[in-house]
Amino acid sequence: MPLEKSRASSSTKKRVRDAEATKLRILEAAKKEFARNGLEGARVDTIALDAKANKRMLYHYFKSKDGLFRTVLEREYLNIREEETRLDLENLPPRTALETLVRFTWEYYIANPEFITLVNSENLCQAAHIRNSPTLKTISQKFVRRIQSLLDRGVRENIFRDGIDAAQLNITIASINYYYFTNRFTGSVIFERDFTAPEALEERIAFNIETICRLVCKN
Amino acid sequence: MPLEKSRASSSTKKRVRDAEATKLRILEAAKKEFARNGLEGARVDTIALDAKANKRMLYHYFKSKDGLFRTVLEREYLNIREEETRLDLENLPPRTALETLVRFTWEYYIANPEFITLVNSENLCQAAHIRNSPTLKTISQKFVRRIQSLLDRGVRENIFRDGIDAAQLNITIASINYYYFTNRFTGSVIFERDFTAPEALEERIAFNIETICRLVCKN
DNA sequence: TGTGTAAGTAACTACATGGTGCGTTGTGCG
DNA sequence: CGCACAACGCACCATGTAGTTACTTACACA
Repeated sequence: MPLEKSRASSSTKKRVRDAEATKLRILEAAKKEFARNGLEGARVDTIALDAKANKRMLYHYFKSKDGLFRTVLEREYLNIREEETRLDLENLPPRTALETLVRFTWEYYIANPEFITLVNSENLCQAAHIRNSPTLKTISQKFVRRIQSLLDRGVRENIFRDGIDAAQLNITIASINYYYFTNRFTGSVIFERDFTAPEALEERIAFNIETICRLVCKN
Repeated sequence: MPLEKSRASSSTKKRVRDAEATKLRILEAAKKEFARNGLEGARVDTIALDAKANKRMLYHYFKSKDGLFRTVLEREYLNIREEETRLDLENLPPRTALETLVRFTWEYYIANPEFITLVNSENLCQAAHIRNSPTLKTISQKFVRRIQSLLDRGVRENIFRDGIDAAQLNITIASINYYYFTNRFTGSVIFERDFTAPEALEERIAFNIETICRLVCKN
């Protein structure tokens, strides 16, 4: 946020003009619109309208539709990694830490359904927006290292199997949770059940925790 | 195909007009275009051009862009289920059958990368095109029943654990394979490896088979 | 209190889009 | 043969699209 300025409390004085607030409103509206309709399906006019901002401001702050998408996506990645960091896996017993991680992923997708659709859009265009993002690479490295050290700790304590690759495990944890949500509409047709019904959700998260524990834990 | 007609061998006489062939060319071009750019990103002009057909024919045969997408998608679902049926899982030992199924799913996604993107598009619009497809429901039921009977057989032979739900297992098998491919672009950035390198593919399919066997098999 | 600068607006443009009206031509069949 | 109909082609339309031009207005700071 290079434009950040020192400024008196916003409650004491009503601001008609507020660059930061406008930017945030645009980003929130963009997140919704991009998530709902995809990158190509999203309409900049809709975003501007929903953000109660002029379309010109959108181009002023983010250069282009793609620039806006890039910013939205990067913020979303930062957000999930940040929340993940707060899990404090380091101070939990390995098996509990693993379960916590799986459950966190699951609950994050429920609480942030936009994340999945945004990532899908980014993959449709072959990661064109984040391909060269050093920020993303840095936080991702940190993330993989954390899981690797959890695995190592579990092996030392003779609870986890040896030789499991942290990246593969991460991918698997993400996949069994992610797929269920991203394909919940075709899934509900194919399997003739409501994927978002509370019982269905309960059953699935239990199944997923079982899957990961059987993969990683001894016995 | 209600317009199917009896007709002499196409090799004996050059046909300038061939409705079936034109339809197929349109469907193939549409599959490519929809898979590459998504439903909203796809251009009907591009499809017509690539199919070497006039745009008018596209609307004549498929009514609308959405009608075309629906047809493409339904054909893709029929195709994967048909190939799956040919696996002859019934006559393999349970564990081999399970591994065969996982490997088939994996290889199908490699050979038919369009399938994944088309399904993603359909989920972006909340399965609007296939929601009321009785064909799809019928073949899906058959598919789930086949897996359930494989599970039952494995339990009877004391090789599989009891109480595993066929739908959950199906979802998990699909997810660990599907996710890897659909998110290979962002994945390659995040994990700093080429997801499509031969060694990476080898490693992943081995990991996936291990995951499923550990989930389903005893010991 | 005046002023430079950044926030904000409205009306526009150039063009691409999905979809059609209507005319032409090849062909299977009586 | 000749005719009815299906396959096909061209030119067009109304609308929606990302992006821009030229302008006004609020506010921080001197």
